[in-house]
Amino acid sequence: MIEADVSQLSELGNYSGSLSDRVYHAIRDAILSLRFAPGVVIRKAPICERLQVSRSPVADALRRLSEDGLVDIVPQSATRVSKLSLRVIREQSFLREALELAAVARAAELRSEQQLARLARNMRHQRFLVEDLDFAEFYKFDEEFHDLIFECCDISLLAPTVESVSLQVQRARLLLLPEPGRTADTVDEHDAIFAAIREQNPAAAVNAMRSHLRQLIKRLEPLERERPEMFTT
Amino acid sequence: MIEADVSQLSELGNYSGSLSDRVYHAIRDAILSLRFAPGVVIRKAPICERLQVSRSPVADALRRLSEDGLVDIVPQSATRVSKLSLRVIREQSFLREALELAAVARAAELRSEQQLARLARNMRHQRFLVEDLDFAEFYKFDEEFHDLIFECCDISLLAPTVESVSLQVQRARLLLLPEPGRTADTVDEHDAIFAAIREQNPAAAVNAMRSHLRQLIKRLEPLERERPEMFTT
DNA sequence: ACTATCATACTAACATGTTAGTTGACTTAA
DNA sequence: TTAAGTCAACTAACATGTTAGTATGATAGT
Repeated sequence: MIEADVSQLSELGNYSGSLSDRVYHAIRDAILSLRFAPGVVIRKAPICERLQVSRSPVADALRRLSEDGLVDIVPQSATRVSKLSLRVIREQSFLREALELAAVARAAELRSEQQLARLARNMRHQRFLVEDLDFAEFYKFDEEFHDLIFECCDISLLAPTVESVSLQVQRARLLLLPEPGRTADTVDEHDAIFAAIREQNPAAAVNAMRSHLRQLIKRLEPLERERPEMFTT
Repeated sequence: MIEADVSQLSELGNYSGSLSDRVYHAIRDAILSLRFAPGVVIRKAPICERLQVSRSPVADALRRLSEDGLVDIVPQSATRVSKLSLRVIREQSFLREALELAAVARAAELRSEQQLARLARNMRHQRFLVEDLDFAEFYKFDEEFHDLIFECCDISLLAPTVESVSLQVQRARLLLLPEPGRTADTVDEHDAIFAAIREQNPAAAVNAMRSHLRQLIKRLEPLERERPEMFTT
């Protein structure tokens, strides 16, 4: 029955939009970064005090997070940060893989020269940042790489959707980040995907993307044994 | 600036869960069934009066619907039922196709005899209902057919996800229902998919599923010209 | 007649008071 | 000692009052 440490919440000034939006993102970031540990109880009152807002935007934010599957609300009782579930992560990965494979196959067929140029520019940034060991910035370009592939096949509206359905995965990925050399490997995998798109070879693109995405679930499975307190039984 | 006709809302007694949940589903059903037409303005006050609830659960429900993409909220101003967008529908269909093709391929490989039996039973129901012209009931078994395929490859948690991401599609589908003979064709298409799963032939299953799903978008495109007032420009 | 400005009315967003359901501890009886 | 029953404290859910931002329409100035 451990309680979330509200001092881990960022100030609202770091976010934009309505009060509800800002509270939502502040709590969301705390959960996704594991500063709010899986399983801890979230109380509204301390959050209101910490962020200097009333209960309305906080209640609203928590309802939205419960739809994202990041918190579990027990009616009339309590709200807590949801635990990780290998089952959920596996299913979310299945969806993500299905979509990204279909996308990359089409991207390899349809990409324009301009889109290819943007991918090439993104790859240059990636290589640069990995040498610089700037992981936070690298993470942004990793996301952009996948978004650019969506743009190649005209499905950029799905980028936020696939993000919202991969939230559990995102949280789990953080536990794997410290692995040395992983980012360098990631760039190599992206490079293989990029090359296949450049050569307009859909089959190769699919294979490269598949082995890239399967790295995650492969690395994740040993984790349940290492950190059982974070997972549902 | 036409206003939604709140008398089209079902009584809350037809639903279960919290007050917010019930209000959410009542409005959602009205939108998905097109009783709330795309583009009309939704006012909170008449809804509160009609359903005999306060503004809180209504505001909550509308926020959730805006996340589903079924209503557009203009801050401090107005809320209206979102219009259909061929772009959104096309992208949602892309996601759905990617997922269902990956699922059916795996289902054809992995399905147990028991799962096959459940699919067979569902097919028998479908044929029966189509002869009876019971479209509402048929619709349920259509959905169950796809859900059963998800179960074959252990991704049943994704069923609600794919539903929530196909809401625009669902609304559009209603406009196509009156086409004569469509349900009979649907059963034939399902039968082809079922046969491929029975024979454990993934490639055939994928092809059958693809031509099944593409029926929708094919029939939808002429619709934008017929009913332009329902679509965004 | 046309445009710019301002007042008014209306809305969603936010704050806060109230209700009802759940939990867990304490008591009491077997 | 343990099991059941009761009660107090706490929670989310709901109701309602308040604030602030937006749109519309009237009016005044050109």
